[in-house]
Amino acid sequence: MGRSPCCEKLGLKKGPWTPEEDQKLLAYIEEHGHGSWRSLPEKAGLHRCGKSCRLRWTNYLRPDIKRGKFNLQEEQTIIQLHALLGNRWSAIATHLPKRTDNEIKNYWNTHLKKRLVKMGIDPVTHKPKNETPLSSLGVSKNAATLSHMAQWESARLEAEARLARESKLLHYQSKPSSHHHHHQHGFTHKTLLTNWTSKTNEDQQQQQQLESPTSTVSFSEMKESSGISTKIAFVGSSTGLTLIKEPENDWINSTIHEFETTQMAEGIEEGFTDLLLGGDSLGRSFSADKNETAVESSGGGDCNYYEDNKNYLDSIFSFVDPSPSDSPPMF
DNA sequence: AAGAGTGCCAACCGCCTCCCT
DNA sequence: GAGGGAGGCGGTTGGCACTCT
Repeated sequence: MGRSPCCEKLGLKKGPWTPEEDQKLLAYIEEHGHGSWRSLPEKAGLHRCGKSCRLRWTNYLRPDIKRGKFNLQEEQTIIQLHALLGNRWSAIATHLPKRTDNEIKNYWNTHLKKRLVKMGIDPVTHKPKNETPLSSLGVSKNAATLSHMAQWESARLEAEARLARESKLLHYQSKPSSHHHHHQHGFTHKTLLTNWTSKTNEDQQQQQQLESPTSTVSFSEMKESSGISTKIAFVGSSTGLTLIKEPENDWINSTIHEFETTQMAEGIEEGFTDLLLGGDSLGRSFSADKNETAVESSGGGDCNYYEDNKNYLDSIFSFVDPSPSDSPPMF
C-alpha cells in the first residue's frame, strides 16, 4: 500500500481544523513566515503534520483568497483554461489569483463538468460528443491546429505558474512583508480570524453577497519594448468599472488577457456566457442547480445544440488565437 | 417527522518533481 | 549521477447540510 501517511506517526491530529488551531497557524506565519513546513507545527504548537498545515494555509487561511460563488468571468476562464490545460488545476489557478486550485477543482467537478455534459460536450476533450456536423465544417482541422497550439500554450502557462509560485514563495517563506499585503484587501489577520474561522454558513453567505457584486477581471498590457507588463484590474460592479493599475513582472500573462480584452471589445463574452450559463439569446436555461431545462430531450434542440457547440469551440479557438488580423501571430 | 438520497467542499492520500548533499 | 527529503499536485473521500419522499 505504499508508504504510510506522513502524520500517522506520533498520533498527529487529522480532520477538520478548529478555530484555535487556525489562530495558532495564522499567528505563527504572521510572525515568522512559514519557512519549513515540516518544522512549523512544532514551532507553532500544533499537533498536525506540516503537510496538513500547508494545505490549511494555502486553501483556507491565506489572506489573499476570495471565497464564495464563482462569477461568470471566472467560470468562463476556468472552462477555457481547462480546454487548454486539462486537469492542471494549479496552472489554472494562477489565472484566478484569488482562487485556490482545490476550490477550482471542486467547482469544476461539482458544477462545470456537469454543465458541459448536459450540453453534450465531453468535459475531458471539450469536444462535442457527436462531432460529425462540426467535422464537415472543417472543425477537425482546426482542432488539430488547436492541439498543436495548445501544447505550446500549455508549456507557457506552466512556466508562468512556476513564476507565480516562486514569487508567492518568496513572499511568505521568510518573514511576511509587514501588513501591507493584508490591508490591501481591507482586513487584518485578526479580522480574518473572526470572520472566517468561526464563521457560520449564514455569515459565509453574507460575505458572498458582499463579494459577489465585485468581480475582478485582470488584463495585462504587454510592454514589448521594456519587457515589463502592467496589470490592469477592472473592478466591476453594477455601477460601473473601476480601473486599477499595478506593476507586475508577469510577462507571460498576455495571451489570456489579450483574449479577455478581445472578448470585451467584440462582445463575444455574452454569447459564451449565454452558452454556458443559459441566456435569453439562446432561449433556454443552463442554470444547473435550479430551473434546469433538459437540452438533449428538447424536440427542436438539434439546431441549438449544433450552434452552441460551434460557438463553444469558436470561443476556445479564439482564446488560443484571439485576433489574427489585429495582432501579430503568436506562433 | 424521519429516513434516504444527493450535493458540496475541506481535507487526506499517494505520487511526482525539485533541490540539496 | 544517486539518494533522500520536502513541497506540490491531482485524485479521492468523509462528513455535514440540504432536499426529497
